[in-house]
Amino acid sequence: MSAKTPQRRDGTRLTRAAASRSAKAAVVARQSEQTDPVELPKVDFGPLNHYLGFYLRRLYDDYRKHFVRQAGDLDIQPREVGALFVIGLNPGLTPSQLSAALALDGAQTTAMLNLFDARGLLERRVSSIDARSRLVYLTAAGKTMLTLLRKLVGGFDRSFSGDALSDSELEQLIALLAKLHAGISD
Amino acid sequence: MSAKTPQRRDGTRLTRAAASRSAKAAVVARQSEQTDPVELPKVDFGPLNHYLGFYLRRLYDDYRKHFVRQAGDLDIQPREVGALFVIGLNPGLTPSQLSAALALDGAQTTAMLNLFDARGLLERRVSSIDARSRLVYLTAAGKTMLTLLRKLVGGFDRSFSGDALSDSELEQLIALLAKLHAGISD
DNA sequence: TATTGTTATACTCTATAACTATA
DNA sequence: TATAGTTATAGAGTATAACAATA
Repeated sequence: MSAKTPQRRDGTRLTRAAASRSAKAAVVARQSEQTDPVELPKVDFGPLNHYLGFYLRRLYDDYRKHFVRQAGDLDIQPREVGALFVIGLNPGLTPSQLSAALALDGAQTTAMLNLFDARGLLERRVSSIDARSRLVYLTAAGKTMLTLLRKLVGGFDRSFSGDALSDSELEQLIALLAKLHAGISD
Repeated sequence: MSAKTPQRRDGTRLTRAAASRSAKAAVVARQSEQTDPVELPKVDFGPLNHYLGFYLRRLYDDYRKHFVRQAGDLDIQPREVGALFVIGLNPGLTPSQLSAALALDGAQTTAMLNLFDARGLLERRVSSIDARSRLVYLTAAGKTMLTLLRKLVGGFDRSFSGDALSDSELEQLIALLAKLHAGISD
């Protein structure tokens, strides 16, 4: 075999972007020597069926799509809903505290606050205690938006699971997820 | 109230990038008139505590970080592990079938296949039945990688939950997630 | 010197449209 | 005309470093 390695001559790894570019001529235009497996009736997922991570990724992906489809006109992402709730429920919290609460880094938090700010949903005041700090408050428009979200988002969330789970199963699932979330450390 | 709207003069919505740029002068350098809320001891999450989507997002985020930290040297993402398992377990499947199995669009699937191809993990053969189709197979190197992943990934997945859940709780959680995943339609 | 918030940058992920080659 | 695969592009998410103002 030719054993063409994926390493580049300078020894660095191929980046994903570089791979996309360099793979242009990679499809071998050779006929398959063996009988083609006609229409796999069922794809085998093997051990993936027992991996927590597999379901977390697939379900969050489904959830995000469901949410965006439902929210449509509001032009808001799940993450942003969480942030608005936290800001609204904890008036005067700082960007640092918001970062910690939502597990975002400072840069992401700033970007999100800038977005809300540009939409007129919040304002940042300089702390009188520590002038490095900002205190974040919803504006009247922000409070209106939050009220609207409170009315809608619960329904979006509930309609995601639809009738795939019974009420008690859904309750049980959320309890287990909450316990896992609370117990994750590393 | 001045009611400065977030709409631009041309009526289009502010993009996230534009918001970031235009918010430069948005921080009002005004002292807070009220007493600063000293060190919120606990952030209130309100209804978020009962939203499935909140936990799915947070936990998947944690999971991804955990996985990348554990996988480190392998330079591989959770999504890519799933793809390698499916390709290895279903030799000769087409990119279309892979897209459907992993809920990716065609472009994403091609990009991922290009990456694996550049690393020498798989090959694409032209179908002898329909020359538009490609049949995807792991190379020897791909099979070696899959064997390695099979040994490691189960451990990564199990160590994520750590001792936050008992074995039976974890089993129960995975069963509920699987049921939800199977029952999601829209 | 250290911290808060911010900006800048780069890379990954996701979605869409356009292109090719086959059918 | 339609389909399988691919490419190109843009927007959104994520991570890191650098910077200004303040402590």
